[in-house]
Amino acid sequence: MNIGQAAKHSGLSAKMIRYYESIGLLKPASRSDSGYRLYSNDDLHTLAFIKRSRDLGFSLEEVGKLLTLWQDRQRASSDVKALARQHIDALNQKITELTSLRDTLQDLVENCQGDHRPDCPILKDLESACCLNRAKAL
Amino acid sequence: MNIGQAAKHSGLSAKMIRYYESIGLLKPASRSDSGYRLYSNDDLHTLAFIKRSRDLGFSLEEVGKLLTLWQDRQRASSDVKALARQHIDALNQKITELTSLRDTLQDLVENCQGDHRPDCPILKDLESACCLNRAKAL
DNA sequence: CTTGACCTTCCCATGGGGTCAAGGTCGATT
DNA sequence: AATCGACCTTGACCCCATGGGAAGGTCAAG
Repeated sequence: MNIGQAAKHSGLSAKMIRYYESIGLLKPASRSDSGYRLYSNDDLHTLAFIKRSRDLGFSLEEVGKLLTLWQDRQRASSDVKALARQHIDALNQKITELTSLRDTLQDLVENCQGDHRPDCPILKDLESACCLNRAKAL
Repeated sequence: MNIGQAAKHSGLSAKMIRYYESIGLLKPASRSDSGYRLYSNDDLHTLAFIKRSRDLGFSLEEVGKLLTLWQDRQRASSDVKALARQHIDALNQKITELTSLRDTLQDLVENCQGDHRPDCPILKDLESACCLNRAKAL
């Protein structure tokens, strides 16, 4: 199976598959006589694993670790759990930050009349460097 | 005032100030005889505006629009409000996505024993391309 | 034989910065 | 006057993860 088919089946782009190979996330694919990359069903399985991990928000570095754990029959599930927990923590932090930003903006929007008069509390807030106690999130 | 001082007062880095100038977000600063950038109190005000907008999560492109609106005395506050609303929507979408990912991972972690036996539902889930109905978030 | 779909490698771009290098300028001390 | 350290200048390259596109090779169908 050529890279285009592998891409379709895995949900990754051909570009990404080549990139993953180039950074060592994937072992170099076998090649046809003419130099085309060839993918087996096992390879497809690995590609799907990567796709799924990426969809769950793991970085490529984390995906690499997960792949190693996946391929290691002696892996301790606690390792995987730790990696997942770490990722959950990062997600939670991001969620907290974004929520705080949203709430601040929401406050500002609610105090903005939104008509055609130029008096706008949103700009007023952005303008006032003195009142940074509203949104310390970042 | 030189760029270092301006950076300290605004909370931006000198590097970022130069970058903002290079992409046209800021008007070119005036220069001393020796070529150093010079910043007035008005400039500081603008830098603080940018810092605050970035802290609220606006992209540089959005910051540019906000700056224009800020400097336009005839601006309609509805324009600003629309921009803020749009940003709130984007934040909400991101929050929803991240929350969904976190919940999926949380489920997986809760079903993982985390001991030293290699049987791990997290890897099982990542492995199974057939069961993509768990986390469709991305 | 030609067409068009596919493949290859290579380079460039994104955003929002960080880091480092080579050199110019400044104020203060020796 | 010389020197030192702190500051400034531009420029280049790094990160992540990916998209876009150029220039050229390969393949199967018409």
